[in-house]
Amino acid sequence: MNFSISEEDYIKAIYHLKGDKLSVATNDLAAELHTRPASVTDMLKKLAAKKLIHYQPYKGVMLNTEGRKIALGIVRRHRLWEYFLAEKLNFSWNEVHEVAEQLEHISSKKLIEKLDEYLGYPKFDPHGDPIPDHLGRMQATDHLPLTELPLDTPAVVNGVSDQSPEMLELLRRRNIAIGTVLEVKKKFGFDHSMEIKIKDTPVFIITEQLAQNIFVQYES
Amino acid sequence: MNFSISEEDYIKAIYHLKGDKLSVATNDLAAELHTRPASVTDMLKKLAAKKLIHYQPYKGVMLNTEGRKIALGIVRRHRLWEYFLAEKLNFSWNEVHEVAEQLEHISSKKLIEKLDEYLGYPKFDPHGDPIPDHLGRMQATDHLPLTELPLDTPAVVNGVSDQSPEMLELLRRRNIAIGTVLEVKKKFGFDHSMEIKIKDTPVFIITEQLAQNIFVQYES
DNA sequence: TTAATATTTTAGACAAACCTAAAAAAAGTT
DNA sequence: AACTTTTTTTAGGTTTGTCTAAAATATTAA
Repeated sequence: MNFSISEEDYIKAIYHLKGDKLSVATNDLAAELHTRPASVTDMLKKLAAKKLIHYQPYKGVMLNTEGRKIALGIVRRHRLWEYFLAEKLNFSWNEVHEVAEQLEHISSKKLIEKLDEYLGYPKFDPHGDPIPDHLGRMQATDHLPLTELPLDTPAVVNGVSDQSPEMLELLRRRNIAIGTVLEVKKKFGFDHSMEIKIKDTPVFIITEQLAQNIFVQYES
Repeated sequence: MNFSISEEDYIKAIYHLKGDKLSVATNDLAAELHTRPASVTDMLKKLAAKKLIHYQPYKGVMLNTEGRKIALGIVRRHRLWEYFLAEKLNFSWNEVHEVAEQLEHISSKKLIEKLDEYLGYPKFDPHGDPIPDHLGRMQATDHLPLTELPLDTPAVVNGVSDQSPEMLELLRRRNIAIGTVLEVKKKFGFDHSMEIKIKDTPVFIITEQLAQNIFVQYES
């Protein structure tokens, strides 16, 4: 089976919005895809007819096994291309997402397998997100939000949840990237902002909002 | 200006079918694009409205300066991707075309410039066709059809005009590739087939039809 | 130069993916 | 529980790119 770009965009959006919720709301999909709720309903009916989702009117939507398989394929293509763009073409990590959005829709199986081989079967993309292998399996990651890291405990940045150019720009300015080792020196109760220390550089302050979107793991 | 995949396919087809003819016929476009003449007429009106072609009803179509610029951009993307697939991902030259048909529609200017740089600014794709540079300029090639090569004169294969998998398969079987040195030993008047000799291998026969689609240059 | 044939265009439809406005259902509030 | 607000769906349109069938134009042949 082959899917249109729109169908793939919906499947991917359902996959991403699902998280650990029970199901995804029509309105949330509309917001994510910059479209209208009525359009989402139309497409959900189509995807249900193709047996890729479990959909009951007014009750939200979730992927079924087949849909999840498709979603993982799209995610795999997206993240492999991101890796290619960053690693081979020297795109900076805040530029890769947009181009990968287009490349991910190219469906040649052979292309993706050859690309994967060429890249050396990478396990993570430039944002720290795991890349599904050709069977849809991916490395488990323990993503601790920076907000929950105890004080004075060195940890390694291993992911960011939001990939908007604005946020990635902000991280770049603070010299925070995947692999950066940092620790939290102080938390301010008033606005929940926190003081961050990166080795050999002066401390600086980040907002709670930013901290929530940075994931770390303890140094091993 | 940004163009749809369909629009780009039409522009590319007009570019390729034009050759040294005065204009391109509606029927020929329909055949090339696997669509119907009526659909072609519709699209020609649209492209004319966008000022990319010169089109007069019943009189055929040609690209104007702007259209030719767009076409060269598409050809550039196509051939760069072909080069990438063959050179980096180890696709064989008869597999690259189909995938490049999809990749060529990804429009990021930055992607193509970075790719070009990464590949080392190649001048020819795996089929021997010249790759336009970022200004649309390409290396002049003297493409002598094999049918016009004099007897017993060594020459280098520098291109093929038809890129159907069938033909490329045939060439592969005959060990003919870009760069192969060969000479014509004999021409048979009856069916215009010809006897070909590649150094250190036995002579073999090829049809006139195949010979017309193989281009060579004299050894330098 | 008229008739036959081939090519091209027009007219009217259709599917995919979107839209707005209104109706229906669910959730939240008093 | 009844009312209000929010969410979601339905109904009916629009645009893009396609189609078939019929009409118009151009080309070829007698």
